[in-house]
Amino acid sequence: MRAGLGKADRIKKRSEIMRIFRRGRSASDGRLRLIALNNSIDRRRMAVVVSRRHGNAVRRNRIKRLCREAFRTCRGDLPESFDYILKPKVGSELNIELIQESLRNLAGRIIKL
RNA sequence: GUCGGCCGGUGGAAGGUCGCUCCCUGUCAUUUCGGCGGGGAGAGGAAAGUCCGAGCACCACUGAACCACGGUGGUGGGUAACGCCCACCGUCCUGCAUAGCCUUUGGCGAAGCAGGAUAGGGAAAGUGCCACAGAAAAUAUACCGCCCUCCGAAGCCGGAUACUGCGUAGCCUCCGGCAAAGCAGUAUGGCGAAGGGGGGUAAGGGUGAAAAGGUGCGGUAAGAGCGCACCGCGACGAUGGUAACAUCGUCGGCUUGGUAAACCCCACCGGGUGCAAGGUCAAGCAGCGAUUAUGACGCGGUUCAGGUCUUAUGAUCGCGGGUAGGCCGCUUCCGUAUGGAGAGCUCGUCAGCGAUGGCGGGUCAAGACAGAUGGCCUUCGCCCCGCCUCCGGAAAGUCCGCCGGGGACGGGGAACAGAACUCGGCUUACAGCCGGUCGACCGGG
RNA sequence: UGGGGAAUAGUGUAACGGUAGCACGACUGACUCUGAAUCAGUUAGUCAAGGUUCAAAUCCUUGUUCCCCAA
Repeated sequence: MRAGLGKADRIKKRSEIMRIFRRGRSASDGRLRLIALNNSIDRRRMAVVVSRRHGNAVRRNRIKRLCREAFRTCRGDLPESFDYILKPKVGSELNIELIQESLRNLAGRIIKL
């Protein structure tokens, strides 16, 4: 499964995101906080939340792109039928490999709960 | 050549692969959404700040004007418009620098030249403020000072008179007395330091950011635009210029300091809110109406059936407003189309000092909505560092080394910053490179 | 995204354009055997840059940071 990350794979509605924040389970490490919730469709959907404290618009866009790319490339390793929200922490070093590693670890911890 | 200021330009390029958003299109499925393919397009000079000006939308008022509030402010032009831009004018600053002046290794410096800054209407319409210091901070005043005049203790002066004292020539009656001269004092008189009264003056004094036109000569009791010359100011006139304004001449003697980014006055401009504007479709809940079913109260003498009115509940249908949510606005517009329109972009040309405009050709160019334009890699170009090497120069017996230029290898770096309704500006941020201009320093001819 | 407001010692707040105060705090000293309280003294500030003005915390312009409103 090497397909892309289209509109159907992203969480678009505000109400859905608020539901995930309220009901979802979360886990975090030094650089990332992951919130996940079971959904009823056979997809792994995702969203990225980047606060203003990360910097100006260029820096925030850069973080979102890195997170999306990391999610796209390691999506097969994550549990199916879940919605994920990625929330990077302020001031942490980010690149693709680090985000992928954090994603795998945090998803495993969430599933064990 | 180096460094710095200002202005303008540029804001890496090509490719591979995996992805993202939109448009067109083929096919599959299909009420839609969509899956798999093909083609095309996809961030900036500031997209930023949201400081101005517009378009567009809704609301309010429906003429104009006035009032209130806010904004702008030299002149002319450009523009759809502007608080923007261009040119010019005035003022100020810096540098150079001539005439000239001075206390002459030097300093000051009118005119002039070059560069830069400029929110720059009105201060004789009115009000306010100008701390401290200072006599006085704005209808001038009069502290010190200068001058005139009056009084004036001490003192000085001169001569006349009067008186008193001393006093000598001389006279007598020579103990003694008288006494012209002369001397001294007092009174009347004059001058008059200190001080006081009245007046003139604003040259000088210290203070302050700022001191009542400036400098010089004359003038005067002392002074003063009191008079004169030059400069400054104001009024009038002439000339040049579209105008701001400039130059010249005549007159006024000159009374009016600064502050309007203090209130204010004058002229001009402005209705308000903003795409989360606004429009449209519309679940659910609530409401209303119709039909129908059931129940209850009442009605026509009683009972039953039926009818009717009111009411409750359920079902179905419909209605308007409209929440969640979707769509449009929204990617240049109109039109089926040839095409037309557009403050659109771009190239050329013409007009203009320039901003800009005319004409002609080409072109239509991102459109997301938890928010696309990205990840990894390769090559080239740019900059810096290290090392190796080549050429030239100075020097030298030679090498190392020094200066300038070129090449190869390795390592590192590349700013500020991301469209969100759309335009025109302004402001702010910005590595490196290129060009222009100005200044300082160094080197060569 | 659009609109509105604020910034003064470490903290909370005052101040006509004319010497930046007040309270709490911190520090030092005195008092005490020691501490607290009290007394005396010290410290430290106008968000940044530029302009207007003789003079700016105050007026004007630009920027920075923070807060509030509208979903």
